[in-house]
Parts: sequence; structure tokens; C-alpha cells
Amino acid sequence: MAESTQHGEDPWEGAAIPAVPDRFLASDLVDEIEFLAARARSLGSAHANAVLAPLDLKVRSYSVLAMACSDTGPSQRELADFLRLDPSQIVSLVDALEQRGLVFRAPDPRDRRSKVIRPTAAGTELHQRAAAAVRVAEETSLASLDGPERDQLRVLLRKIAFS
Amino acid sequence: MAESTQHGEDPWEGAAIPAVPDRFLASDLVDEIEFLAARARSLGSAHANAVLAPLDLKVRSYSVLAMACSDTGPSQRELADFLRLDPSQIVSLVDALEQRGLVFRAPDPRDRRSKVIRPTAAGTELHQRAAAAVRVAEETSLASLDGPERDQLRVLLRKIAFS
DNA sequence: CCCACATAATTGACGTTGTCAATCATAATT
DNA sequence: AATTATGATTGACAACGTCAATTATGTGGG
Repeated sequence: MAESTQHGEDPWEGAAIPAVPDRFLASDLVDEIEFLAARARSLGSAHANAVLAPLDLKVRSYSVLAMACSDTGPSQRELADFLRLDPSQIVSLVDALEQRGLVFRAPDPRDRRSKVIRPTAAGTELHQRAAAAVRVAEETSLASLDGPERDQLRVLLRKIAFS
Repeated sequence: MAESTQHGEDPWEGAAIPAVPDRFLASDLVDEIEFLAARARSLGSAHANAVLAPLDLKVRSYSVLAMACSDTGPSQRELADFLRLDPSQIVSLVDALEQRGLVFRAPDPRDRRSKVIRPTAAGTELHQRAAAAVRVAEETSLASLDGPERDQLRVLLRKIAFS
């Protein structure tokens, strides 16, 4: 053994995040929200997917499960709009969750075309563990922000996400 | 004719953004940065891609072009790290831009393995128009934020994007 | 100097995601 | 009743993400 200072493989969970050369931090791109959001989200969803992997979930499937576990009784069309996914993607996500016994398609009494996605007991239970995992990932992603800053960010994102 | 009030096809540019039912705004998901960021970014990049489409660019290719046009002389590896893309994706992006005569691969005197991406005159010119278009898209995406809020958002995103 | 190992660019494979058109069942409108 | 609109579904295809292998070059230890 004794492979101390060598670093061919980082003996660490997750992928090492390469540092950014200082000269890049002065480029015009770092003033563009579009770019900053893309990079921030790439980092964030990498963390989230990592903590969700042990539960066999990704951010996508987690979002669907979370909505199913909310008391809002979302239809698939509503999920598509809310999560900004194509209806066909919702079909496969719900299919996968349904096959795992986490959610089921309940009939909508108002509209027989529509199906309301509801959680099973197992789904509710898994969601609780997943939500805890996501909170951990969020903690990691937002490590550089203090409490008030995180609240600020939430408020600002909510505004542009639901404008 | 006379299909005035009918709305099979929205006579409007871009895709209409479906409204979100109020009851969803109380779900747990809207407190999670991960979700808010995903939705905000989905909206934002849709806008950005729309304004870039006439220039035959997407946010991806625009980012590479923008970095090429900065005075930072980025190598492909550095672009991969900075933009958080796989090196192989940078290859195709640069290939496409190079074939259009917008950038070229310059040799790196320090390291003959490495190639520095630089803009052509046409690349510089297109970048200026593209940057203006992106500013327009940003204006649209951030319409619900005032000036100080936009600055706040930039600062917060910069922190988490380069932590 | 030589050797072993690390790194930059590239290619190719392969699974995942995004987008679209078509279909069927049911609603809504006229 | 007929027409039109909408929800779910399927299938096709392009775009994207990820990984392994290859080639050329750099780097550090003997």
C-alpha cells in the first residue's frame, strides 16, 4: 500500500470538481445569469443525483414522487406543465414509479381522460427518506451561502420560476 | 376563416407558458432550490435558445464562442471544466464552430497537446450580435426582478457556481 | 537518458433526455 | 350529432451525457 501522496484516483465520494482558472472569472460569461444558472444547476443536480442514487431515484423521478406525495393530487398533464417536461416523459417516469409500487394512477372523477398520481405507502415512505437526502444535497450545494442568503435565493428563484 | 377567438395555434412567438395551479405553489417542492433552479433554468434557456436560433446558435455553442471571444485564450480542457461539459462534447462544439469559420484551434506554445480556441473576425462579429440577443433573453427571463434583485441573484449564483 | 505514468484531444459506443407527430378515449362546443 | 379540443400513450428521432480506448505529448524518478 502506502500510496499516500499519489492521486490517480481520488479516494473520495462523488467526482472531484476542477478549479476554475482565475482569469476566467473576469470573462463576460460570468455576468450572464444564463451561464451562472447553468453551472450552478449542473453542480446542484450532480449532488442531488448522487444522494438519490442509493434510493434508485434521480431528481426527475424524485420530483414526480414528491408531487404525488403532496396533497395536491396532480394529473399527468399538470405534472408536465409544473415540472416543464413533455407529457410523454411523465408517462415513462410514472410507469417506472408505478412498477416499483411507489405510486399509482387514480381515476379522476371529473375527467375520465385524466389520471391523478397518488403515492402508495411505500412511495410515501421512500419520499420521506428521499426528501431528507435532498436536503443534505442542498446543504452541500449551498455551502457557500449563509441562511439569509439561501432564503434570498429561494425568493428570487421563486419569482422567476413562476412569473 | 374567421377563427378569431379560437386558439388551436397560438399566434405568438415562442411557446406559451402554461400557468401553474395555485395549489401547487404550496407543495414542498417549491421550497427546494433544486427544483426552483431546474424550472427557472428551463424557462431561461428556452428564451435564450429562442433568441439565439436565428443566429444558428444554442446556449452551448454560444458559451464556447463567448469564451473564445474573451481574451482568456481557453484550451479545450479548460472549456470542459468551466462549462462543465465532457471534453468530447467540447470537441464537437468546436468542430461545428470551426466549420462555420467562427473559431479556430490555435497551437499552445507551452503544451503541444493543448489547443487554444480563438475567434475569427466572423466569430467576433457574430458573438457581439449573439451577446446582444442573450441580453434581450435575460431581460425577458428576469422580467419579474428589479435591478437590485438581479444583481443579488447574480452574486448568489456566482457564489455557488464557483464555490 | 530512459521509463513509467499523467494529461489533452479525439473517436466511438451506448444509454438518457428532449421534441414531435400520431393515436385513442373522452370533454367541450356548436 | 358533429366538430373541435384535450389527456394519456406510443413510437421515432435528434440532442445530450457518460465512458472507454487511442494517440500524442508532457513530467518526474531512477
